[in-house]
Amino acid sequence: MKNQEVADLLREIAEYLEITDVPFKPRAYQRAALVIETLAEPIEDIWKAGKLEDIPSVGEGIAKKIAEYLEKGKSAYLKKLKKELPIDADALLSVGGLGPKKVKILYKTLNIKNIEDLKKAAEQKKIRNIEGFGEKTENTILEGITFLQKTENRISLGFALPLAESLKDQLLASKRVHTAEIAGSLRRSKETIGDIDLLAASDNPKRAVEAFLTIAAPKALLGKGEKKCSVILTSGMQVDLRIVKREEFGAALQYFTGSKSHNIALRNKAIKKGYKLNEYGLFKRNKRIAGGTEDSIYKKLGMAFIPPEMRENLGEIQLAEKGSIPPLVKLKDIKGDFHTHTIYSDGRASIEEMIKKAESLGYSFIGISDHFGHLRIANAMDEQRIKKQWKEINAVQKKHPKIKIVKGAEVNINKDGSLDIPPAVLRSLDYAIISVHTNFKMGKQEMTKRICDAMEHENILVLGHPTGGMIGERKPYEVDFDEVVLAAKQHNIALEINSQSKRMDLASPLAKAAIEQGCRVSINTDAHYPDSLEFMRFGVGIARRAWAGKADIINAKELKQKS
DNA sequence: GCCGTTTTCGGCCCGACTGTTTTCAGTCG
Ligand SMILES: Nc1nc2c(ncn2[C@H]2C[C@H](O)[C@@H](COP(=O)(O)OP(=O)(O)OP(=O)(O)O)O2)c(=O)[nH]1
Ligand SMILES: [Mg+2]
Ligand SMILES: [Mg+2]
Ligand SMILES: [Zn+2]
Repeated sequence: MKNQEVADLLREIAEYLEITDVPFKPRAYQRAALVIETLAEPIEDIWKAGKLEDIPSVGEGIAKKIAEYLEKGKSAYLKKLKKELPIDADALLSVGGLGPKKVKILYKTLNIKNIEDLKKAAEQKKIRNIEGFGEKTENTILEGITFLQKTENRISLGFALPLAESLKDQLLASKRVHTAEIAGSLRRSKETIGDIDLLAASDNPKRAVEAFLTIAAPKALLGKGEKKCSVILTSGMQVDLRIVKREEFGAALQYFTGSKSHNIALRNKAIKKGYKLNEYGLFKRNKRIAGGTEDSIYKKLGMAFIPPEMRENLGEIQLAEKGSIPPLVKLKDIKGDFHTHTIYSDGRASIEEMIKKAESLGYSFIGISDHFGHLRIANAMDEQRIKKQWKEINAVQKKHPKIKIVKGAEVNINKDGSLDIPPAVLRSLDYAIISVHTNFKMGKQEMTKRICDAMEHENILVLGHPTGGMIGERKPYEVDFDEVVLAAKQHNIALEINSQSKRMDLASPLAKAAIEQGCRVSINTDAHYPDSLEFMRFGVGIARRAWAGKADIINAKELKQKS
């Protein structure tokens, strides 16, 4: 899958165009890049099918560049741009405070081509003498260089959300704000998060900002005013706080939730209707006609309310205009969890501790799916141990009759597509989760065959963490996802949305594609501790981003009697 | 360079904060 590579190419082209003051084209390239990096289908396949121009925001010009890149592995157009402007645009632009205009001036006046040149010039105090620059700009640049490495680090929703909730709670507890909400990609439940965006309503923004700075105790202050404040925490995480009046809260929440492309599309709809939309409200001439709530804005634009998770400009605005936003699955719909571990393999809690937690969540069933087989690193069970586990499950079941405990196992898919479990044991389970834990580095075809062959076995309920990626640690393995979806459908196997913070696998683009193909999904936590069962909300967020309804999710319904 | 239930040409979201400016351009959300 070369989608990210192609998106990076288009972004780089956009950067050079922007620095050379070409109007509008940069945004066209950026829009195309954004769409392509969240596409479920491999761009190579779309190209081979001759369908590049079917991708929204890709037209003749960009399609040609993509085709050339996929064919030859390089782009003559980018090469030409780089020849005309021989600088490391990507690196220079990644310095905070440096944009295309400044980068151009630095190159024209001091021949600054890369970070090294930039650092040297700043240290020699040459930058402050350029017209339009000054001492402060020079210092900002030096500071920007020291913060460089941390910038592109996106972290998992599972790690960022608790942090954001804690900040929000402290802000509310300070009594310096009336209301506070988490906004941005966190509110949209995006699986990876660039920064924490907080919105607050207050009549005294100055005091609210002071309270925020006390709570955040940041290591760097990026900006501070009456309406917003941006900081970097000691952890390196950026936090943006936006403050508005109470009557503006809905409009501000709409703005700050994004996504950016959803906002732009919505604002264009407003323009077409003769209105203006910004973070303070929806305006007709200079009169505010909506803004107290998000709902009021969508309504006045002739749309149904759009759930935050859907706001990615992927057609949700058209659906909202038709009033056909689908009902999305909710956390409350979840009846149980099929993927959990106990001390019988690499979990850290007893069966009963996990069951008690599941009961407290109101579940009607819980599947215990400890590792089975030869997976040493996960302390996988052998036949003797799983039989002992079944006895214990039976005993715990008697003590906890209100929740149904199902006997599962997580089984490794061997390199050759066989399963690391004897057929007799597989048959005697209530269900199996199969997943790849070894030999990630295989060819795409080989991996596809491996997984599809594995799905031929009986008694498989779920394909676990279907892409094998670990956020910030390991890229997904190469696999033909369309084939996996087809095989899953054929064998009535659900694809997993694994809610572990490091995994978030499937992520929403693939989950959405799978559901569109009619494939069913199982949202699981893969909990190794009782409290980890609460990770379910992250998985539900991803499912909502995939436009999943209750009917698409196998654990959003009561257990069927096993046939 | 892309796009279109008023358009195949003429638009392309809108505002806060900063630094360097005597009135605003640049960068960022
Ligand atoms: N209208 C408009 N809104 C924007 C723009 N940039 C950002 N926003 C809004 C929508 C974003 O979701 C929100 C927060 O900005 P962020 O840069 O933090 O983006 P977001 O949180 O969506 O993604 P992230 O995970 O932080 O990279 O602000 C823009 O250029 N125009
Ligand atoms: Mg954000
Ligand atoms: Mg932000
Ligand atoms: Zn597991």
